[in-house]
Amino acid sequence: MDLEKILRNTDFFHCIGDKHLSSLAGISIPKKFGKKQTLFLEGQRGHAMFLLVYGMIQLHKSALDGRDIVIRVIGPGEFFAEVVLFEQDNYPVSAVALEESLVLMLPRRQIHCLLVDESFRNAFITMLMRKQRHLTERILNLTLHDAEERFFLFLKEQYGCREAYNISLSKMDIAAAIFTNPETFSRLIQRLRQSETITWKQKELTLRKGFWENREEKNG
Amino acid sequence: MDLEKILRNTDFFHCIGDKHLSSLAGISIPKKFGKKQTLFLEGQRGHAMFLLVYGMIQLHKSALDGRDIVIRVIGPGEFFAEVVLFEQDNYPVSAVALEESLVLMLPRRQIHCLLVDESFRNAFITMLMRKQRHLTERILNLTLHDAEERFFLFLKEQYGCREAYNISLSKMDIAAAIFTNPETFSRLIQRLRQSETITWKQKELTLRKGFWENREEKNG
DNA sequence: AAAAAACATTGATCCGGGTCAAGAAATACT
DNA sequence: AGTATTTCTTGACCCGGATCAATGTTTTTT
Repeated sequence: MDLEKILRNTDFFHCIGDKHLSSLAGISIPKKFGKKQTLFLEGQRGHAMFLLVYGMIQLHKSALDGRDIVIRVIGPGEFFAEVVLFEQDNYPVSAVALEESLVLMLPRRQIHCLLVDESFRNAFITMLMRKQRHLTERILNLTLHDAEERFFLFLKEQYGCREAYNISLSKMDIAAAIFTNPETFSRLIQRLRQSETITWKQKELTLRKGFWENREEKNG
Repeated sequence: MDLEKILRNTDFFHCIGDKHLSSLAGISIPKKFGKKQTLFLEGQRGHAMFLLVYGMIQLHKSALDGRDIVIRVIGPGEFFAEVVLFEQDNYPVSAVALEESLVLMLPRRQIHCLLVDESFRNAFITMLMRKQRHLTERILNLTLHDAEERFFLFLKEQYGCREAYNISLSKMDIAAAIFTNPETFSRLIQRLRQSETITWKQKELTLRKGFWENREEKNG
C-alpha cells in the first residue's frame, strides 16, 4: 500500500511539496481496526493525530450518567484527534471504529516541523477552521432540525446525496449520530416507509426518486 | 488607552515577543459598539479578527425560518471571527454587542506575518483548538442538560462561580444563549425564586448561599 | 445446532419545553 | 409629560421524543 499516494489524495495534503510529503509518509503508521474496536479513550495520553483512509470512526464523549454523546462521525479522508498535537496530551473524546477501518497515525513531532512551511501551515489551519465550522453546523442542526431532518443530513454528509445507499452501520449507531435513541429512530423509519419515502432491507437503503431535489426546495 | 498593554494581558498574546506585539498594537484598530449594535453580519466580507476588550458580544446564525441561534457569547479577553483570516473571506456568523463593548480589530495580513514566529503560531493554533473544545462542550451541554443546568453553566462560563451577579444582559438574550425562549426562561426563574435558589431584582442576581458547592456534588 | 448476546421493533406512558395569546412592566421616543 | 415599543410574565395547550417494558430478530459464541 502506498502511503504517499494516500496522503496525496486528501484535499489537505495535496498541495504539500513532495519532499515533505514523503518524509511524512515515511513516519506515518498505518493501523487497522475492526468493527467496534476502540482507537483511543477520552482522557488517554496520545501524541499522534489520525487520518482515516477507509471505514468509519465515531467520536464520542461519555456523560456522567453513562450516556454516550456522539460528537461526530468521521468518514474517509478526514483527520481527527489533531487537538492532541497542541493544547494538551489527552484525547478529549473517545474513538471507536463503526466498521472495519484503516487509519494513518501521524506523529506530533513531524507535524510540528511541517508547520514551518507556509503552505502546509495554511492548509493545517484551514482544516482546523473547517472543523470549527462543522461543529457550528452541528449545533445549528441540533437546535433547528427534528430527528427526520437530522437523519437525512447525516446521509448527505456521510455518503452524499444519492438514491441508493449501502449502509453498513447499525441503526443504533445512526440513531446515536443523529442525537436520538433506537426506539425513536425505528419509529422514524417506520413512518418514512409508510409514506413511501424510503425502503430499507438489510443494508440496502433506497430513497424515493427525486427525493433530494424536492427536499432542496423546502430547505436550504 | 494602551493597546499594547491590553494585548499583553490576554492569555493568548502574553508570551509573544515585544517587537511583534508592539507592531501588532500599532496596526490594531480599537472600535466601540453600543448595545444592540451590529459588528458584522453573516456572509459579509471581512479581513480582520476581533479581540474583545470589555463588554459582551453575541455570535449567532440566522435560520431560514427567521430564528436566530446563538453560537456563543464572547466575554472580555476572547478572540472571535478568526475564521475570516483563512478559510474564506466571509464571516460565518453575525456579531451583535449585547452591552457597550470595546473591540480591537486585528488585520489579517499582520496575523499572517506573525504566524512565522513559532511561539505565536503555537499560541494561535492552541487558541483554535480551545475553541473547538468549547464548541464540543456546547454540543454536550445542549444534549445532556436541561434549561436550568444550561442557565447555571452560562453564569459560570460568562461570569464565574459567584454568589452575586450584576447582570446587564436582557433576559431575552440570556434565554437565547441557553437555547430556550423568553417564556420558558421566565418560568424557570419563577421556579428558582420559589424554591429560594435565587433572587433577581433589576440587575441584581443572587444565589442561595453555598449554591455552587452543593451543585458540584451532584454534577462534575 | 443450540444457547447467549446484541440489536431491532412496537406499545404505552409521560414530560420538558415550544407555541400562541394576552396582559403587565419597563424602556425608548418626541 | 405621554405615547409607543420593546421586554417580561402568565396561562392554556400541544407535540416531539424520551423512557420503560415486552417481544421479535439477527448475530455471535461455543
